Amino acid sequence: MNPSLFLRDPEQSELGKNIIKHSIQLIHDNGFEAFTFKKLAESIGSTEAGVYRYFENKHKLLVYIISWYWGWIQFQLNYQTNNISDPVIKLKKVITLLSKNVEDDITTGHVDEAQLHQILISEGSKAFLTNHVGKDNNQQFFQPYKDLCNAVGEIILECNPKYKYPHSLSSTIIEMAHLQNFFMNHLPSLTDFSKSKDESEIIKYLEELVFNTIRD
Amino acid sequence: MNPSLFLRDPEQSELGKNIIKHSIQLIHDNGFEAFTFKKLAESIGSTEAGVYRYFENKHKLLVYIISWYWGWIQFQLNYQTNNISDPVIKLKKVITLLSKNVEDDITTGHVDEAQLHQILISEGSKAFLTNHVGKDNNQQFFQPYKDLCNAVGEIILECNPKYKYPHSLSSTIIEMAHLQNFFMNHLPSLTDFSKSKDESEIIKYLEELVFNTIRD
DNA sequence: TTTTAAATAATAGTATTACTATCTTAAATA
DNA sequence: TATTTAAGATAGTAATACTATTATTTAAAA
Repeated sequence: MNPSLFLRDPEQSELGKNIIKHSIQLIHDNGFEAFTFKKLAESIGSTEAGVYRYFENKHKLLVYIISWYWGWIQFQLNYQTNNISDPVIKLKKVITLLSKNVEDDITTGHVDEAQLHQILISEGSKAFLTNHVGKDNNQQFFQPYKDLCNAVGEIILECNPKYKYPHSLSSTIIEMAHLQNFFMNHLPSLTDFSKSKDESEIIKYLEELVFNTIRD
Repeated sequence: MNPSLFLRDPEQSELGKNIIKHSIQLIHDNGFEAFTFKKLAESIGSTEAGVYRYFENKHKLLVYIISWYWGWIQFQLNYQTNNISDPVIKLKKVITLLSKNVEDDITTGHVDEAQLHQILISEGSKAFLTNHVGKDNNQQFFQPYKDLCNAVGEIILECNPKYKYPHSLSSTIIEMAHLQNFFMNHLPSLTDFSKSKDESEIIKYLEELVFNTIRD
């Protein structure tokens, strides 16, 4: 994790882990706009000043948990594709990994990945859609996202080395896996999945989109 | 315009038009987070209470100007495609209309469409990425966006009546036209257009994506 | 074991934000 | 001319996003 995201490493103390755990819970339940350090402190049983010792502001906390999520996805990606040689199967795995609703990974005690996935769908783009995106980017706040995008771009090039837009297609897959999920559940007429409300429909849509565009 | 978006119709008075004009300017210059009714009132030379007589809160004002934009785009779309019979050319026009940076339309005195287009790129998704998206949708706040999505979906079906995901592809085009533009300018490694920083590259990318996926 | 340093809790305070309320004046309308 | 309506001026409140200070606990170093 990028140390400029925090003042004190939340992984290194109980209070820190509680901050992460309850942040995820509260942002998941009420959205990022309604989330405040005061409510967070109350939920933990600590104080506002206590939270500020770990994170400068709530935006950096959001970027932190989002970076954590992309790091975890990157790990899942490496793990699930590491023994696969066929890049087409690899790319299908990627699409599924990004689109499917996640189950909580019990090996990470203080992080609920299922809730994190929901946060990414609803709040993920707020991490970079700010006036200070340039400064944040200079401080490498989005490195895990960019690494993932590069990794997926590599797989796309393995499928078709001549394809001209591997990074754009990669960011399209990542963003659309989330946005079509959001639309399906909240603005269904912007999708074709309103009846089933099933992520496997999103996977089919994205697979068709991706493999038709990268074939020769 | 949906009258539940405002308390008093801003089109019907000088103050109202000034609210719209200066909102667009301020949101464009400083982003939606930094935008407050107090700053807006100061910029107009009116008072905070004066602005509140037109809009309940800044979120509804954002949804208002975004709806205005989609209405204007819909008009441009109808105007530009009305005498074209070939749906493929129509769809190309749509992709260009959505992707190309807009010039100010002087016929609309108090609205700077070029700035509005930039606002859509950076702030557009914040209109619906909220906890109250369901309530807002029940009040038809997103109707102009949904109408546009439907219209584009119709053109997609004209190109290929058997294509299974016209609405999802339509929302993908609309969102990606904006997001790839944002990435190109602020997080270039998420795209393949970082060198040219030219929207016509985005158009080529989207055309390839769209026409490869809808062909039989 | 004692000293010392670091982390946390408790409390207070500030500027700004997002409103609501009221009162007066100016202008349009009946 | 009387009356409604919009706008301006001013005040006030609860919540937010912080900063600062002090006291207390905990843990590491001497």
